[in-house]
Amino acid sequence: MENGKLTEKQKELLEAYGVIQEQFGLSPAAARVNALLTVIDKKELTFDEIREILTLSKSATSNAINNLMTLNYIGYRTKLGERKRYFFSRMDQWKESFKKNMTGFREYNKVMKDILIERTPETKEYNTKIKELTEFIDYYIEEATKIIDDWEKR
Amino acid sequence: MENGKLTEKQKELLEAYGVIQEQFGLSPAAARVNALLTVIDKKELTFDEIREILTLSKSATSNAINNLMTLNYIGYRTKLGERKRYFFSRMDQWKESFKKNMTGFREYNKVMKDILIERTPETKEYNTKIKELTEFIDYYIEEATKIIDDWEKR
DNA sequence: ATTTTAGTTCTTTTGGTAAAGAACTAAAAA
DNA sequence: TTTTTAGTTCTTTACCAAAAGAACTAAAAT
Repeated sequence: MENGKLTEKQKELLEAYGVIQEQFGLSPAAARVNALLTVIDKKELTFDEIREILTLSKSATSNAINNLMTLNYIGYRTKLGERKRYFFSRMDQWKESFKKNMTGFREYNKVMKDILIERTPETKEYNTKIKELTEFIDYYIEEATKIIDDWEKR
Repeated sequence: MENGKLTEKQKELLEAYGVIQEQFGLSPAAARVNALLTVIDKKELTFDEIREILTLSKSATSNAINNLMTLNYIGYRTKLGERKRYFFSRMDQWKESFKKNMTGFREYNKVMKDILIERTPETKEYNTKIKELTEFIDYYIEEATKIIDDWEKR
């Protein structure tokens, strides 16, 4: 499969992975670009190859690529004497994703704790549940961070 | 604060928590309803109280409530001789949220593994990275599940 | 029996985002 | 110097989801 075409199976995987990426908040175009770069049997693709395979407009391609670049989901390399950029999916950014996830939890918990502070002491049972939740999240953040660290220095 | 009105601080927390909930995929209205039920100093609120405090239309209120009910984010109780329902935020559904999160990871990994199977063996370095990622996710699912179990039977 | 309550369901409107298309730009090639 | 390449940026269009509003419904109260 050294040409640019995709097999049926690859197309299927491209769509499946694309949908998953959309659920992670990417636009359809960005999701497909990242999926394409993950699925295709090439080290990297140019702007126009991406454009053609996905039949996207130049602007959609450009914006999708730039989004993915800012998120660090993709990168590019250049070739001496060529102006084109060769894009590839960064498979090593998932550490950051997991850490960002933890940040999300932290923010969630900050608000939860503030809510608890403001609540009337009268709704005791309910407050206890909130307290328990914040404690669990603190615990989860700590333990999850540990397991990630353990994996990294394994 | 036994009346229905919110303090400034509560309004602030309502908005802040609402935004977080939106990021978790809820519509603005549903996010605010759940935030309101979390922030307010009452055990529960009726349809019309929610409606009035959030100045939502009946349909928006109805749909938001029903969404939150299906997701099990809120519940309601009834009072003898009354037709109204009294809604409250379920603070005990987070276990399910975490488990759903794991399901998401599992699905992600399923696709990733399929992609790896389909890939040409030529891009060895890249394939190794994918493999590592899937292994990490399997590991993370397992360890995170343990974390949750440990907390539950603590 | 009819009116009110407590919503639900249907239809329309609004608002926002993604993608297309076209115009533009800067560097390199011819 | 003009043309081509490799995109970017701006404007317009298309679509979709959320909310509003209005019509409807079923139970309860009067």
